[in-house]
Amino acid sequence: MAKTTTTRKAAAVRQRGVTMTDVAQHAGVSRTAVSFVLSNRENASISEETRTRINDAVKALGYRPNAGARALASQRSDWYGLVTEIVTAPFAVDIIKGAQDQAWLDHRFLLIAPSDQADAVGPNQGLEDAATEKLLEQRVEGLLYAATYHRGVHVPESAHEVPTVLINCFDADGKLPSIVPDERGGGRVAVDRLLRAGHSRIGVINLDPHIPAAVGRLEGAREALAGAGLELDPELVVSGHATADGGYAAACEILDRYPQQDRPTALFCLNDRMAMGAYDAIKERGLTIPGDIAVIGFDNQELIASYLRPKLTTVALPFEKMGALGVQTLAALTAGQPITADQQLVDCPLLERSSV
Amino acid sequence: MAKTTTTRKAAAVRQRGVTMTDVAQHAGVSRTAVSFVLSNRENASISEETRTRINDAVKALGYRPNAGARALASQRSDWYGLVTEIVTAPFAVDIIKGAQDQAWLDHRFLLIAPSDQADAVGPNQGLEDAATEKLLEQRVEGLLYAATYHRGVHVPESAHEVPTVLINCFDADGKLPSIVPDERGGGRVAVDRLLRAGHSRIGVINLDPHIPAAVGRLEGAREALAGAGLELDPELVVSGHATADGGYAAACEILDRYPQQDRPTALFCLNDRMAMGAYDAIKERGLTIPGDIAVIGFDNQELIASYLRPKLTTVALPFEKMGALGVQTLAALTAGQPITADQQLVDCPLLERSSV
DNA sequence: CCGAACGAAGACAACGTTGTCAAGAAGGGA
DNA sequence: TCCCTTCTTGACAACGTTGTCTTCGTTCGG
Repeated sequence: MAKTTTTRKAAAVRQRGVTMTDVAQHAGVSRTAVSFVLSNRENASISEETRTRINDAVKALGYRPNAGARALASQRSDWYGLVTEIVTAPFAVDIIKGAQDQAWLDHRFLLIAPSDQADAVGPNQGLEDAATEKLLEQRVEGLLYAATYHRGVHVPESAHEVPTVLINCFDADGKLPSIVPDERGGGRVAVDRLLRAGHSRIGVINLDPHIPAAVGRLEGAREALAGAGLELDPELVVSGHATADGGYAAACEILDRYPQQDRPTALFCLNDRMAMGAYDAIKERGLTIPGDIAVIGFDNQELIASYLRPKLTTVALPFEKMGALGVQTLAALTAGQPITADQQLVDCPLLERSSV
Repeated sequence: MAKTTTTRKAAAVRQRGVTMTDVAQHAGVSRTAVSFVLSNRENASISEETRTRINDAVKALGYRPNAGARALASQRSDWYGLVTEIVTAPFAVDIIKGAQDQAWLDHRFLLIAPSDQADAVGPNQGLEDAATEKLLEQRVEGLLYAATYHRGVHVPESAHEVPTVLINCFDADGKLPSIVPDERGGGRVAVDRLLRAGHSRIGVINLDPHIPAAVGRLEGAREALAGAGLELDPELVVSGHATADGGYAAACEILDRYPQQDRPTALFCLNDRMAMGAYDAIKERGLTIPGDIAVIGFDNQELIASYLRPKLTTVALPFEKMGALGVQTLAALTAGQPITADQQLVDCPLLERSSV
């Protein structure tokens, strides 16, 4: 044993690594005791004195438990893997923030691995597979997949080996639990707001009509109108590119199509970038916001919404919350709890600013 | 040995873990051979046949090396730690992207840990310390610190235990290598562009004059003007809040102060958000961009710069490049190479759009 | 004064690798 | 036939923990 100790010490000198054995020695107790104290085990009985002696030794030596060794021995890593294209296309960064914060609270580490912006069925999943594989090599206890925009995705085969949760996207094969924004609720809230402000003739600047966001938000708009006994006039729905230019073009089309008295008094833009374009179209025509035309957006892209003049009233995508909820759901899964729902919807809250 | 094998197998059944021993058995070779092949060691001589047999077995069994065990045994984790407030305040996300991509290329993992937005000397470093500590527990081989905006920072004591590189910030104590944007070069490039377009009376909308970005960019502007035999008129430099409102106010002040013939024909806004406000001030006065007044920004905030109408010509902050360079520098350091420079400057390129 | 009950020590096997080494088997050339 | 490569093996000690068990002093209540 004396020999072992010497070897260890030599290693410590070489590598600057303080081990539990060192702590035990310094405190004059057994390794077992140290392990018990450090991992705070319940069934063990350790006197207060020994406990403080050990803690002092830990501080004195600057001991830092080796997470890898702990993982190896205890067969649990406390690591989750997050594979996401968000790093590549940083639109929904707040998902990462939410997940990261929640993981931190739960004393877990998030290993973030990049994936390319894959389309739903695309063959371009090289990076995604590789990322998943790498994460599994690290023995993560669960996986999260996060997308920049709400859509169906295909997840690599190997993801099924551990608990997996999808964030801001859903499993095209319908096998994995997912967290997505409540687009319909968001659309309802937006149009409700306009109705409350007295508008009844509302133009809609639509996204690509096939994506889940467009479908949901439009459906919500319809519901809100129905609640007020109104119907959505298909003529007032114009689709365009999801950019400022697209919004500008669409807004021009709606605004120029009718004589003043028939012109919609409010525009529901299905995203903030398009709202940005709509602003320009409105201002160009000498109209004021919200005096002549009220505008409401969607997405709450801070840089746009709160820097536009007047500041844009919009519906927020609950990225941060979805990230946090994803981690929570994953934690529940890894703890062996059954899934509560296949698809959890998260509220899209209205952010009142000055454009309505 | 037979006994050991049995135990292992039982464990494998329980835990679904395929180990090197399993692979060796399946391929009918020794563990040693498998280890040699998988870690691609040089001094070993393995016949082509054995090699393929082993690789086949790996695939057949779906063997995945256990990264933690490897790290433990080989004393290297292939992990770098990145502690950053960017996750919290996602302005400079591209630093993460650059670092992430580079790390991926180098077959290394980036552990990202959050820190709060700490001021230069603030006492608010609780999270930062904790993050650093956690990362060191994971036995990262080096640390990166990244800030959202260019400034001096204090790094936790324990960061000095491993190679450390600062990105978009610098060590207030001057001990650690750092990667920062070449603000002066950026300022020069911006004003040069305006000079080339024939402007000689240039207004400057300044940031808080004390931060490194303002100092550098202004210095660069001065150099460019000097190159054309001009001087920077201190009267034309107006400082404001680093927001659209601040930019609006500052632009109003400059535009309204002079009669038309003395009015500056170009504005150099030290960031894009202020340029956004300046746009409004200019348009409000019935002036056109770039016809009456040219505008150039700084930061290249995509959402603003490329969605403003006309699109904003601006100078880009090389976030992605800085991130990549940070990882490269760290790789050099961990490989034992000496540091080439205390502070590496990265070019800020001009992005031509339509506002000049 | 005896037997619990408690606090602690010590031993040992795992966890899945890496790394080193001595030694054996097969094959080739002289 | 013998030696010398070229492959390949088996053994063993690390790496730093966790986890389980047995053992052994103390101390305390009865």
